[in-house]
Amino acid sequence: MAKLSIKDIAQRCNTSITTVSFVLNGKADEKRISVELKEKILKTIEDTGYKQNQFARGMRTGKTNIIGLIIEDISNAFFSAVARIIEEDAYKRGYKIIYCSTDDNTEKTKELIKLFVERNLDGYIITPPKGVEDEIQSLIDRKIPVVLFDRYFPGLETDYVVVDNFNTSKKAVQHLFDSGFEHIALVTTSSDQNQMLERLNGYEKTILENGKEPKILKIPFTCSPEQSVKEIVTYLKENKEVDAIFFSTNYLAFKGLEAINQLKLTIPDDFAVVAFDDQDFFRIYNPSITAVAQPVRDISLKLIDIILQKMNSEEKLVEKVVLSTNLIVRDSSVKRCIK
Amino acid sequence: MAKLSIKDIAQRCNTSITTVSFVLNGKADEKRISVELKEKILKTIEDTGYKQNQFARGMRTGKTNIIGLIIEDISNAFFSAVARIIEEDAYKRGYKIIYCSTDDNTEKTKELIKLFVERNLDGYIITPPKGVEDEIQSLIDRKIPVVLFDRYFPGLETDYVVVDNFNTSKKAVQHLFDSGFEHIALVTTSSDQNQMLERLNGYEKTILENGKEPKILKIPFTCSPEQSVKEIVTYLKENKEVDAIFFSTNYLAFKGLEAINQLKLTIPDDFAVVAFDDQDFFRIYNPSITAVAQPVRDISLKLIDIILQKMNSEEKLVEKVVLSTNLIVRDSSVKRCIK
DNA sequence: TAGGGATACTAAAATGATTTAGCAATATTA
DNA sequence: TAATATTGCTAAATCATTTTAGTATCCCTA
Repeated sequence: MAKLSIKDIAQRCNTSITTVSFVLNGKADEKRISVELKEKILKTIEDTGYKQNQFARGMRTGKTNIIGLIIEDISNAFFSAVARIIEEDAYKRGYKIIYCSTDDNTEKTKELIKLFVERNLDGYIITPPKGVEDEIQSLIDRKIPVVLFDRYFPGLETDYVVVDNFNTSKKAVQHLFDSGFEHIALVTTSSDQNQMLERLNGYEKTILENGKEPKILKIPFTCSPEQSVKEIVTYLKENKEVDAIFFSTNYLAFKGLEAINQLKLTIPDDFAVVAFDDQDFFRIYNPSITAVAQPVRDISLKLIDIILQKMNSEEKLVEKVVLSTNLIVRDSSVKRCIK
Repeated sequence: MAKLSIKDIAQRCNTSITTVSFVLNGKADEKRISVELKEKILKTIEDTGYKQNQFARGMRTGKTNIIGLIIEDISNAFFSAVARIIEEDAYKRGYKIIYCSTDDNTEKTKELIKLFVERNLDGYIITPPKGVEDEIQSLIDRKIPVVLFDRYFPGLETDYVVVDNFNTSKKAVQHLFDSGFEHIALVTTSSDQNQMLERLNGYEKTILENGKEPKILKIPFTCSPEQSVKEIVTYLKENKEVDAIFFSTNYLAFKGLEAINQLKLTIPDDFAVVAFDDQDFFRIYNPSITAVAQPVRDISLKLIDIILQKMNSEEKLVEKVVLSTNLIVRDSSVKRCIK
């Protein structure tokens, strides 16, 4: 069974390629194709199982129906959860997803964007590392739909979906104060991406509002897992007064728990702990870990909504979405009643 | 700046489209293009930043340089780790990955395969749910490269990469006996996929070899998280003699830990625990959880190797790879010395 | 010096769709 | 009844590439 082309369908129906094409593209009415002929063509397509050749189609229309998902790390629970929902929803609407991880590496990301653009993807969902402003701007200039998430570039007029990092931090840190902890440290990355800065600012503001001194440990993204744990261990040894820690990412919270284990200290007696990004792990851990839950589902659906809307209309309105988070208080941030 | 085509390059070099195409496809020598002309063309391409149009190319060659990754669930730590490595390696070699999750749903998977085939992907890496034998066979018949992983169909002559589930189970269960536990239960899915059956068989064999009775709890994949936990709780209440549990998947181990927490029981005093699939979580948990580590990196690289080799050669040899696993003994499966 | 072979290149077909411009037949209006 | 509008359809250009089947030129040899 050789592959069927539109020509074969036309021949079987004693009509022209043009007419079949019109029917295929839902332009039968607009182009005044008679109902009988339309039905006949549709039936033939159904019977033969004919499928349009996507290359030929893409060649004319320049459309692929593929969205590029360029995220920091597909193996991170937060990003893979988002990827999962985006993928699912995109498929339902007839789009496919090509994905890749940036490792938050600027050069890698630039290359990936170039690679994807060569492939004529229809739209991009990106968690940009720093330094790719020009590439993003160039996409926008070329009228290629883009939406950023998790972070954005304040100087760039782009669509994005983020959470309210500043107030989330405030809420988390204030909760620790309210629970009776006094010397609250922040463990964060040394990244100067805006979401990280906002988490940092929220922390500092709350610390100062409570008349305390900020205590911050920054760990580079490139730091190896072992080294990260070591740094936290060292920091905690050298700052004995610290009685609570706010981790600005889920993976740093992991490292922190390892560090506390290594020190043979306990939560929340020695340290209270709050993490950014909730996940099953934190609920099951002993003690359960207080965390800030990002609205993964809302973020994902909003991303798809925006990108599809941009892909299917000429309108140039820019949508900036800031979602709020949910502090889930668990055992790790509440002082135990010593009986 | 309008988009450049091969025609523009040809004009700038005062040569033909054909010649440029030969140079582009590395056939310059074969087709006896003079070195000077070749250099000139290459330089022009470099200078102008010309890129081949992938549609037109795909239309002629039928090649997309895209591999379809069809896995059970991208948000599962094991699969996302594999996806991460595959993606990374594929990019390095000039291939892109389109992915999707099957949810282990037969109908969904069939649709996905159909969808991908319409897009003319060059190859497929699949964790098949049951019931898609015909679709896989049809890919093979059409000479489309496929490699399965995590599981396979014994009746089908396909390439695959799996771990030695039977002996892994044996090793895990025997370890529990060796550590002094006597009534070892298995918590597994009710799936009859071959990897699950082998894990089950390995368990039963070892139990019988040690002169004991198998105790098995099966939980359907479709069971909700809450319900799963409830089932385990009930089972443990009704089988008081059980002193150790082997979980056949990582997510079941999660449920099991939750169940044990709910029962306010402790590991390993009340139950020893061993899980299938290692992850950070198990190392950090209190107590740390003994787990069987699949060689994620080896699995991923082998998958890419096989699929690329099949994509780039006519040879029909079928590669069946069975990798061994690594039992990582941690606190959850070793009796404490009561001092 | 005719014929063969190597060298360096190219014209044109083919791939499978979309879309513009337009044609023929019929219906409607002035 | 002639002009115009509507209906229903199609020929052919176009998209950017690969690849087949050449051609023209030069060199060598018998």
